[in-house]
Parts: sequence; C-alpha cells; structure tokens
Amino acid sequence: MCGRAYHTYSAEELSVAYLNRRPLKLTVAPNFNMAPTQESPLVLVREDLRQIEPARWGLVPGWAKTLAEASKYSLFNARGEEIAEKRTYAKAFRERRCVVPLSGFYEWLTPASGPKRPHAIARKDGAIMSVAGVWSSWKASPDAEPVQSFSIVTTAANTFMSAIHDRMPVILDERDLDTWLDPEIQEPERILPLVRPCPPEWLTAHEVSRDVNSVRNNRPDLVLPAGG
DNA sequence: CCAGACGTTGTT
DNA sequence: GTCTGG
DNA sequence: CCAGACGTTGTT
DNA sequence: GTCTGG
Repeated sequence: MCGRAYHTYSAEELSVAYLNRRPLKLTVAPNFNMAPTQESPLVLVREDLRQIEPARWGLVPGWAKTLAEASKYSLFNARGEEIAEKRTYAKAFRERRCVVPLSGFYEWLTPASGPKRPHAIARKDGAIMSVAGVWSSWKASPDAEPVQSFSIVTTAANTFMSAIHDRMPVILDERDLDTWLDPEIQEPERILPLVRPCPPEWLTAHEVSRDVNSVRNNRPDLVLPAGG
C-alpha cells in the first residue's frame, strides 16, 4: 500500500504547519521518490513540545540486533486493524505515535494485463498530508548512536483510493493531531478511532511516469502527470 | 517450561 | 521485550 | 513500493 | 523464487 512517497515542502512550510512557526533544527531537501530505508522529517512530541526530527523509514524495534534483521519484516507499514495487538507495534502505538509529513504518496494500479501504473496521491487542498505513524529509537549497542525510525499506519482504502488500490495510509485531520501525538494518551478507545480512512473528498490523484519505479530516479517531474 | 518469531502486500 | 507454539 | 541480485576463486 | 537495498 504505502511503500513510496514524496515531499517537496520547505522547512518554513513545515514550521508553519506543525510548530506554530518555531524554527526547525534540521535542513529539509525535497525527495521526489522516497523509499523505505530513507530518511524523512518526523513530527513527534517530547516533553510536551512538538519537534521535527529526521528518522529512517522502516521501524527498527527494540528487539532487533541489527538493521538487517529488522528489514526482514516489512516494518515500513503497520496495519491499523491490528496495530494495538501486534507485539512489534503495540508499545509504540501506545507511547510513541508520530506524524509523517508528506506532500503525497505513490500507489501502483495493477491492470488485468500490462505493467503496473504508478499514481501520485495528494491532498486536494494542497496542504501537507499528516500521515499517522509510530516511531522508535534504537541502538546497535549501548554506546552506539541512536537510530530513529518509523512505520506508516495503513487502513482500508476509501472510495476514492479503491479505484487504484485496496489499502491506504491513515491521513489525520489537523484537529486530531494533538491527540494522536500526545504520548500521555494511551487508552485504545481514544486513539483507535483515529485509525480510519480519511474522507475521499480530501484527495486528488494522477498517473505518473513509470520512471518512479526505480528509486535511482529522483527528479521533480516524477510527481507530475505522466507524459505531461 | 523453552524456543522461536516478531511483518506487509499481492497473487494464486 | 513479549507473545505464540509445541 | 520496485529493482536487482542471487557466488567463488584467485589475482591485483 | 526469494532476499536485499534504496
């Protein structure tokens, strides 16, 4: 479902969207073809304050001994239907929720015959898409540098997305961000209701070039309508 | 009790 | 670390 | 998610 | 076919 994405926003746009214009402590370069293992800005709350920090796409759980071990388990997506029960995600879902700010994501339509056709999906209003995630901080050894990582929460496709694919990321309403990000809110009955498909009218989509298939390609035109 | 898994998607 | 399976 | 590798020995 | 890497 959600294994490729892009972001073209500036640091200032992120600051306005999430930090009430506080400056970011990281530089933001556009990524027109972001894949698992790559870094993305992440919004999370530390000591009652929202922060934006870089993190690796693909959760590295505490029990992993190596990055390679973690990458065997496709932890770049977490099924929302089961996230509260799965041993790899349950604790992060209670205590370490985050928002992945995206300009949009890619989804491949699989025709009855012929090659898969990639589409870019974005918010119709042009706003930064607040995708629900869970994060982790992992160390290879006690004195190693911590690796921050995240997984994107997925759900069933809404009526808009189902024309392309049967799954989609959880896209949060701005009004739900504080609840989602608050690490002190841990009751499933308060956070599980946010894990649902967004209204279909929020979204727009267009087919893009199959050049996006290869992560070696990373150009501004990848996000544009195919052939345009 | 210990050992071993721990995940998703898509396709058949 | 925690759950599942035997 | 898709693309690309998938291995060993011996020599530089 | 299956795993690894981006």
